[in-house]
Amino acid sequence: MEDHLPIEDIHFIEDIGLYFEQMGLPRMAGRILGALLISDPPSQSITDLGARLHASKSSISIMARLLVERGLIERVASPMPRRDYYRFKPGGWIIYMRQWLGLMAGLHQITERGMLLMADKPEPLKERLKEAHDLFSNIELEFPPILEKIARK
Amino acid sequence: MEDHLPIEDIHFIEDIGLYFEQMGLPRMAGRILGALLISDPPSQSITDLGARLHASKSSISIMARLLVERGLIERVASPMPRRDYYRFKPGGWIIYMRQWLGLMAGLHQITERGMLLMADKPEPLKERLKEAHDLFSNIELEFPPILEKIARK
DNA sequence: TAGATCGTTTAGTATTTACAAAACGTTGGA
DNA sequence: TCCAACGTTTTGTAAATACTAAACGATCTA
Repeated sequence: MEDHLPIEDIHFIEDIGLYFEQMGLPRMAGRILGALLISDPPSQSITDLGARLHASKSSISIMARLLVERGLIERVASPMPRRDYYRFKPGGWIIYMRQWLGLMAGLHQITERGMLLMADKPEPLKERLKEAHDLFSNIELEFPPILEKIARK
Repeated sequence: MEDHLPIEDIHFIEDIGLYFEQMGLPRMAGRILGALLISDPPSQSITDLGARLHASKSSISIMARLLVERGLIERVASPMPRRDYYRFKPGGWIIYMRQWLGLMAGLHQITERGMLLMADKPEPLKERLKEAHDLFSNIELEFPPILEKIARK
């Protein structure tokens, strides 16, 4: 219904959209998240979000699904019949960060395979991979506990 | 010159390419980095890389520049005249990680602005932003020192 | 000085991607 | 039993992107 937001809200939403774009994700997904971070009430339907963001229901539907997969938003029981409400998911950023740390772990494994390829090469040639391997092994070892510590605060 | 690499090398290179793609970067940039992680000798010219990866010189040239900007590779003095040699940059991954942590810091600032927007709203509505703000503040505080500690190893 | 060999830049192309419009299926209410 | 209101899915399109090919400029060599 409401189709004109305060200009500051629009900027905030768009900034998160741009941020998502920098991260390699669709801007619209970021906009949805931005809207759900400052919405009143916190839970919004697909149609609501479409009106707020001046976007089609289809892209809202698809991008909302993506955000659910990433753990950043969730569906909540609907007060109104036949409406799906989405809201920011408490702890969602933690989940998102965990996923990202998982990506790092993947790099650790790839470099390990690389080291096998270089097994019979002279030592100096192996150092590049060893550097990467050691770094990501340590990241895999040290970062997740820190994240969990922060999460418990 | 050499235009057929061992199949395992190709897989390794392609895996890093795919990894880069997941991170939202061009696959070819990842392939170049992959090649420079297992190349013998470590330093390779644009033309060399083009032949190795069966890619055009233009894309190698452009993607190499991107990797230099990201701090992952560097130009080195050329043994041959009129040739630019690139190699994996020692400590490059650290630089890359630092850049990524900087992105997180950006999110911290955006959520701070969001909190200002919600200043006069009831407390429960502000919690979403506060959660994000606190998390990324803590990440900004705790992660970089850990990274530097790992880097010194 | 001419030619060959680099890397860069520009222009062009093909693929992917984000997004919208429309069609569809479902469910609640009159 | 229709109709209206939703969300989803499908289809289409415009824009962004990755990559190539060709033109260009520079520099070493013969």
